[in-house]
Amino acid sequence: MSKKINGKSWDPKLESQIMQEWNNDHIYNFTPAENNFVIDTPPPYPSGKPWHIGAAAHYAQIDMIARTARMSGANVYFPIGIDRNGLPVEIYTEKKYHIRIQNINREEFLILCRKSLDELENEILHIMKRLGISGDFINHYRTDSEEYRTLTQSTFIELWNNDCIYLANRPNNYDSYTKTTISDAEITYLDIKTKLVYIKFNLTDSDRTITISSTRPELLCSCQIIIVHPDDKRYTEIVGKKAIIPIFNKVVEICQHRSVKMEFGTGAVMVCSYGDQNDVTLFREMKLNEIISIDRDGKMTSATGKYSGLKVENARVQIIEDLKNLGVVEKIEKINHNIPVSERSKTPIEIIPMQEYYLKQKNEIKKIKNLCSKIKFYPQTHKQILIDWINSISMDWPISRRRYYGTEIPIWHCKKCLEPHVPSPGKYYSPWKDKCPIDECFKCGSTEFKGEEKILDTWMDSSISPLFITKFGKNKYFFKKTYPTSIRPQAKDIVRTWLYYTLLRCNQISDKIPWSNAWIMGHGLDNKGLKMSKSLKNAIDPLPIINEFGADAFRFWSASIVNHGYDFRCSVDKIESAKKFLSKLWNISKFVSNFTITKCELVNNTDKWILSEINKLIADCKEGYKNYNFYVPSTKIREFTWNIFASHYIEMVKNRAYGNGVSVEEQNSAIYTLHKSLSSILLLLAPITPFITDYIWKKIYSQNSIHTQKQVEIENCDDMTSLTYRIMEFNSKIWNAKKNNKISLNKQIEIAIPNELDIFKNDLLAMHRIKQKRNNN
RNA sequence: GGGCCGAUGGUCUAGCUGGUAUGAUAUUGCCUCGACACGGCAAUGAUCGAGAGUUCAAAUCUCUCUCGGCCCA
Repeated sequence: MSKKINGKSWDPKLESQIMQEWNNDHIYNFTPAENNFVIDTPPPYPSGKPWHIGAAAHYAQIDMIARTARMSGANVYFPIGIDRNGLPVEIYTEKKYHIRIQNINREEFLILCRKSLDELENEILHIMKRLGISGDFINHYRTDSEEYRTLTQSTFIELWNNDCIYLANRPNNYDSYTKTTISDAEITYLDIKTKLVYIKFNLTDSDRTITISSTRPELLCSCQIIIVHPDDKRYTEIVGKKAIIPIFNKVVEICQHRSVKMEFGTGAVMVCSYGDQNDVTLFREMKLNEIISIDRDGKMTSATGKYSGLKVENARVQIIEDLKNLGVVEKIEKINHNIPVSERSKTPIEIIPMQEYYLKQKNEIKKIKNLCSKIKFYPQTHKQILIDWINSISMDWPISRRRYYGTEIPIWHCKKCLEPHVPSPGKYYSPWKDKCPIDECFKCGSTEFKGEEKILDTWMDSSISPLFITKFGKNKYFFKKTYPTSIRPQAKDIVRTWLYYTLLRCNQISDKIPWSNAWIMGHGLDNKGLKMSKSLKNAIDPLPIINEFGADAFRFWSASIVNHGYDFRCSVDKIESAKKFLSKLWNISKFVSNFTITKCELVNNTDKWILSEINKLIADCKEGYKNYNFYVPSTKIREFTWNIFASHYIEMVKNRAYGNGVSVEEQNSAIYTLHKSLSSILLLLAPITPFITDYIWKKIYSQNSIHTQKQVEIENCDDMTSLTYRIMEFNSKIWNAKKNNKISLNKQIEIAIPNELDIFKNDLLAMHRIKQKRNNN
């Protein structure tokens, strides 16, 4: 008898050594064969430090999917990628190097972005490896690589040629100071003192008037409709009537809309193109014709007549004067108004239409809905997020951005007739600096071109990850074997973006769904229940925690903290308790490893009982693994291992395993069952805690890694699980009795064994040192 | 403004095809019993957000409301 497991508890320091063994043995390598299982791993976005603890937990669980599939006999392809395009890294880089995108050479800026990305990427990859992720780190991809961006451009060119992409003027947030469109993320709000002007409009067919209140009277000429709240009794009678706009003498209708705040001003609002985002929504919703009154320099357009060329502020002063002279200004109130301004220049945002590229999606909605019905969601309920989103799509997807760090739009415009030209696919193009590969304009014959300066929305890149990882357009055999992929694991909050766009794009290109399963995880919350984010500064760095408690403790915590699909709170206490369970498992293994494995007949009922409990555990875990819901196996295993196997079974068979006063057959039966139980627990736990299970497995059972094993299956045996509660109850009764009578646990006690537990009599007698009393029942 | 999700012992969670509740953690007490004090045994602690309804019976189904979170605009 020699101890195979030493040390008081599980030491996370062993993890790096185990990882080294996995690397040396290449146990996670992939070459396409049959029975492939392809994971469309989400490429994380390195936008700042630290990488969220929630994201780390997310990847830990994706790895559990890979390991579950591997142990079920699948040939697993688990690519690792990093998403590196887009706005967040530009903002990060500007802050880090104290530069502004307008004041720096485009080429230099791109180099600095790349440098920032490399540093952030290293941190993420380090954490992923440290977590024991069994993905392909050697061939890890980047969405800003020439290869990836070439694929993005090729798909753009194909879609452009198929008339799926077009150029159009649509309203955008615009900062007239820095002269750029900006995203909603770059808008802040300032409380500014402004004038709320009450303007009287005459009605066309009655003597009544309607008074609207507005902070933007200079947009009067762009007014296309007046709205009031449906519940507002003051206006019920005139809804549907027409009003005349002062100065411009144009007729507009009075309508009802729920977005009006009745208590603000007069409760009657003019809808103009465009005063704010609500105007944009209303114009789209009601299909109104836009009249643009402000240009890109922040001056009034010719549509405003006599105000043309004036700056917005001056036009406002002037028009108020004119309205006063007409006698239609009822009053002017000074109010504090929360207005959207550019985060950088603090200039009030104007919403003006600009030319952008759009990808058609409205005409595909029916088709996408149909595809959606072919995808199985885990959990099922989250499918609703996608369905709701698809139902709410009201416009095509604007895919161009006036930024630098992204895939360049492969278009050259003819300088003479402005006709756009796309090059042939398969090469990477930077039109803002490259010479146009097309000799002459096919429309007017001119030979002069201007390269497009805009870049593509990041989602244009990330939405083709299933095509990229399966080597679409590069390796026909590989693509055929691996596409469509098996599963898309991702977080809940990007169902509307990443999941939807991938479905749309991959289907446009491949005419197939990119995956048949979508696995949706909740996101990490702080201990107050708020989503972790950089702006709230509540993100926890996972690395110190992983280093302290170990990757397995972190992984077990992630699996057992909350049911799959729900948001989870991050607290160090819980990770610590996961670590305690691993120590329990360690000590159980240490005990079991005292005994040399035997193969023998099961001659004892206690052994038969625990094996039927093991069967139940296997069935429960299997159900959880089938749904990639790791909450189920992790909590079931912990519950069984700690509260049934260790507390009751081991205590019951200890004496027999040591061979105290029993036959060799009886002893061997116990030893066999201890090992059978432990090895089952290890196998069941392997996808969740790969380090400790592999370590113990190799110490006791095999030289081959546990991660090359097949998962355990249920074996035929009598179901004795109905006795479990009786056993636990009886043991508890004796522990209580000894305690109440102040008898030490290893002292004798006189007590009757209930009839139904008679089949376990010998083990129970030895366990509690029972001096048998006649059974009264 | 629209949508989705949640609300269960101090804290966190399970249960939600109906029969008064799972486990963890915290707190308290006792304990070296040949794996484990990162342990063992036990104790305390929830009328399951509020209200109404369906039912013999509701945390679980229906409706209304309140609060919180997330996504979109």
